[in-house]
Amino acid sequence: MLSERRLQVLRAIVQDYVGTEEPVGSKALTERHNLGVSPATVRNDMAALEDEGYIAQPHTSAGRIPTDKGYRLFVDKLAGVKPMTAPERRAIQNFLEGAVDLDDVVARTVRLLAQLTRQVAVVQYPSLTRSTVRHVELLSLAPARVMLVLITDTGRVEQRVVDCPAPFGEASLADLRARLNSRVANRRFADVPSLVEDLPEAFEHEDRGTVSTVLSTLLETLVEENEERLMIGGTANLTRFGHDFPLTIRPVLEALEEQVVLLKLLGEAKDPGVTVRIGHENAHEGLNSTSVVSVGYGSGGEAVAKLGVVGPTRMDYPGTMGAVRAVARYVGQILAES
Amino acid sequence: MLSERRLQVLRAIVQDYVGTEEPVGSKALTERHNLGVSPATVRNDMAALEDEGYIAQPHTSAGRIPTDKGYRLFVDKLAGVKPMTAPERRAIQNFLEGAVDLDDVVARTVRLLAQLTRQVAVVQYPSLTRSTVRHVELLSLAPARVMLVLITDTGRVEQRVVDCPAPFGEASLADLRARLNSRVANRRFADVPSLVEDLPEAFEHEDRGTVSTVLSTLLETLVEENEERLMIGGTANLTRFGHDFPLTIRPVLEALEEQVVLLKLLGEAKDPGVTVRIGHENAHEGLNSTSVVSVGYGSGGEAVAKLGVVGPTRMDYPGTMGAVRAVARYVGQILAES
DNA sequence: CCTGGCACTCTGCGCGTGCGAGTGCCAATG
DNA sequence: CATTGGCACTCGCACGCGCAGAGTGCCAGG
Repeated sequence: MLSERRLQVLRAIVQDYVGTEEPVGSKALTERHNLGVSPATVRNDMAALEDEGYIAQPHTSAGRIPTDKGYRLFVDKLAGVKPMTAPERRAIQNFLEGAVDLDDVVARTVRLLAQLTRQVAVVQYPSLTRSTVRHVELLSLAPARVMLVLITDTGRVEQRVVDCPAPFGEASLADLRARLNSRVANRRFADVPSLVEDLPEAFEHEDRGTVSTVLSTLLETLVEENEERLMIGGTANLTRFGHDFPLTIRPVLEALEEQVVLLKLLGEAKDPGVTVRIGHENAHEGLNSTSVVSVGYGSGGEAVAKLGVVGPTRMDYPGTMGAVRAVARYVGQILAES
Repeated sequence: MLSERRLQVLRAIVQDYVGTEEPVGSKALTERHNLGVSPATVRNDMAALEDEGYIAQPHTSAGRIPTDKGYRLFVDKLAGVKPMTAPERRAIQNFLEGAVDLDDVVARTVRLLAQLTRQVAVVQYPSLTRSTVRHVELLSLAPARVMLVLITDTGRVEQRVVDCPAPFGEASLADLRARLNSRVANRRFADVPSLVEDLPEAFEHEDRGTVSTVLSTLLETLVEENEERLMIGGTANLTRFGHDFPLTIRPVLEALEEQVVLLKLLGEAKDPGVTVRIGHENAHEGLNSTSVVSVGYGSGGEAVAKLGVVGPTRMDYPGTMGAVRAVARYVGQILAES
């Protein structure tokens, strides 16, 4: 186990490096933080920390920089989450409250996160799976063509056009609409399949095929998790930390465009609180030199989607975690209200 | 007026520079293109072209590179639009046909454009203004709360929650829904205001306030052009031409995040065909070293939105213009079908 | 009007050098 | 035994230099 002072040294190294973006040496450390010991002592501690793999030197005889393992220790033991100040919280709330619809909420959230953290923000649209159905609407586009519109409690709207095997009258359509809504309104998606299972039986034989088709389209829409979309913003911030690693910005941009990758990334974080994945802890190769700070958010107590930021491993973890947590909290509130 | 040969020299310079990304000298020119004259002659022509402002040298005694004015001349007079090959066209069509809804169409279009041109793709969602109404749906969320869902012929769905001044019964709601649809279905947005003007008069006095509120929300939704959204993709391609100008990638990313800027940019192009804006022709400063190739697309004959790409001024104009035009054409087809 | 020749001007690159920051080790000290 | 001051050592980096190469402008001759 590392001594208390060595942990302090590690903390100091992380903080300084995050601030200056330059390898930090023993002398500078003792000057900036009053550790009460001489540079030589710090050097010994640094050697020990390096042996343990918490820090490394870019080249022989240069300052030290934290390794992924070092950041991990820092995040887990040495740093808390820095809460937002009251004015900041008010600003967040004000900014989000101006949103007119779900798209706008997500867009504003992205902008906000990117601005607060000065990093790349990623916000997942509220997922369908844990939501409840607010309403199902059926519209007749043509005799054998129906548009299915699904409205969820998070304000999301999904629509599909269904080609029916046989013409379907207005009366039948109204009947189906009524029956469908009385069964599934305010029900959780997960419960819907069993609730509509026997619906076709209530209809005339000639309409059963169409009813089944509509129902299966509905179920498809419900489970279509890969349809989960997300919005990203603040990519210009990549250039801020890119000047050190101009090479790495490319794969990061590529990874960010692969929505599948990002969704998996966010999905992996099961922790109920703020999750931090540092450097090589990210499965995707392009993100090996970045850290991802994410957290779930939701309209009620339950998380229905994730949001977070992607930045250099050298980031202000306490501040970023605080911002992410605060934004998630307020977005949840906004969603609950609407 | 420039002689025929000088134009050829300019064309050769543009083509070589686009290919090699390096300033091109007189000797290399005569070797790669058989102009039938000696380097010295070409030098004289180059001097003339430089006097006219079509080309410039980065530093004294280096090769020449085209200026914005040079590219302009190239695009206007020297180069045509390079049509896509048949296999390419098939690939485009196949790729777009798999789309399930409007979001998917736009997302696929962005991906496609970015891949084809290896540049940043921008696709504007079909605008509401020129569309027609397919259906208006009203749902009662609470006694004094109505959700308004607007479905357009381009497959776009807009929804708004309306807080009513007074409780509104199911019967009145159904009445309003029916009257509204019979008046506005398949009508152009522009015509809607006058069509619904006198609708409140058909209702009981107590409901008129609510009807008016719903209608004004509908009209708001219709004209809300600033709500126009767009999707971008292929930003990773910025790094390809960024290594020359690592400084310029930042403002470009910033400009791309400002949706307002991009919308204005696309909106400015009034030409019915493919529009090219080169370098400083772009009003936005961050895009001064980029060119924007854009074109309108639409489900019918009319353009309802724009799409295009943003790339370095040093780009393959004929190829890019061909790709943009082809994609726009096929997207239009897909939209018309759905 | 075209062409070959010539002197000139840059940029980029490889190389050697000096400087400075930072390290590791060691012996001395409380 | 942890801490400290001292000291030699190691690199990376910025700087200056010279050189080659590519490209130009200009001029005189066809």
